[in-house]
Amino acid sequence: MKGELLHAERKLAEREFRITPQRRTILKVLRSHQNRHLTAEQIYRIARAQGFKLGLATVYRTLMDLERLGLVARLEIGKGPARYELTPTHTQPHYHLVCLRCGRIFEVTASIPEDFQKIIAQNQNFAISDRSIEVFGYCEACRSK
Amino acid sequence: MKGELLHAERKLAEREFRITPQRRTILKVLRSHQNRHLTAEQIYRIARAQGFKLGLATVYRTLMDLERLGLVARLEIGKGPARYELTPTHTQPHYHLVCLRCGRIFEVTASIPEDFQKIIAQNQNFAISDRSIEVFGYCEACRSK
DNA sequence: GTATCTGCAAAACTTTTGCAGCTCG
DNA sequence: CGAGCTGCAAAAGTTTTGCAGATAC
Repeated sequence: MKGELLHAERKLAEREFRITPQRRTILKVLRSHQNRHLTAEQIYRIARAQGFKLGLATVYRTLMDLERLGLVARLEIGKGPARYELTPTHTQPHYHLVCLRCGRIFEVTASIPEDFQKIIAQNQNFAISDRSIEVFGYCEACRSK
Repeated sequence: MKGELLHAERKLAEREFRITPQRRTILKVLRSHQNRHLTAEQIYRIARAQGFKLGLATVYRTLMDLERLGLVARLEIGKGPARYELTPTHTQPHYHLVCLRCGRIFEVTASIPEDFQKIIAQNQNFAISDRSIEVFGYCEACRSK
């Protein structure tokens, strides 16, 4: 097991969370699937497939903690279970293009236009977070049918 | 009961759906709460409180049908049950500002900037639907605490 | 040593489905 | 009349919780 503590681990330690093998494992799985938007169940399966022992409830509990710390974002996309992604360390907001047909999520990392931000900020005095923006529509594959 | 058939009812009839009292009721509740983003359960309770008889399963089934017809949009916001809104007849895409703290949804009806649309369209050859775009952040009330 | 964490199983919730009977057109 | 719709209750699927034992610090 690695000795070094990465960003997320440091943040956990700072807030008096314990660095357990289970939590390390979950972070590791998330790190090795940066663009996959995994469900809790998938994280659980991947971890077990790699020989780590942990329970599904622990995955849910850990994801909840990580979300509160701002290390993980929870995405509710269409039906079925929620999906989770590691929030990049030096993140700029990014877009999620969600296909209403196939449910796949495409990432666009482009900064958000100035005038767009103004509209939002002025209209309700609303502060955009560093989370993603979700745009719904139809992907190329689904449209060409 | 009204004799006239409104937009939604006409659309249902066109597609060989039957106009039943239950479906009328559900549409009526949605119409009288245009900006409220109701859950299936809430629709069910409101309808019953007004003296209409119907089952929760019917509400779910009807909402599913209405969604397929494009008359209703299903919103997954944070935890808990999904929420539904009537899609305006002559709609332009609108924004939903979702507060990550209190979960409230604020509407912004402003057209989507040109350059924004271009970024999306070009990047993945993705076609934005007439559904809303969801932006996450913190509302005024929650920030002033 | 002890407050925190974990696994398991049960509970809680939301949504879907099977089926017998009812109703719209 | 007949295809489609409804209500009920049961099932399915996802997430949370209680608790006894284990563990990080």
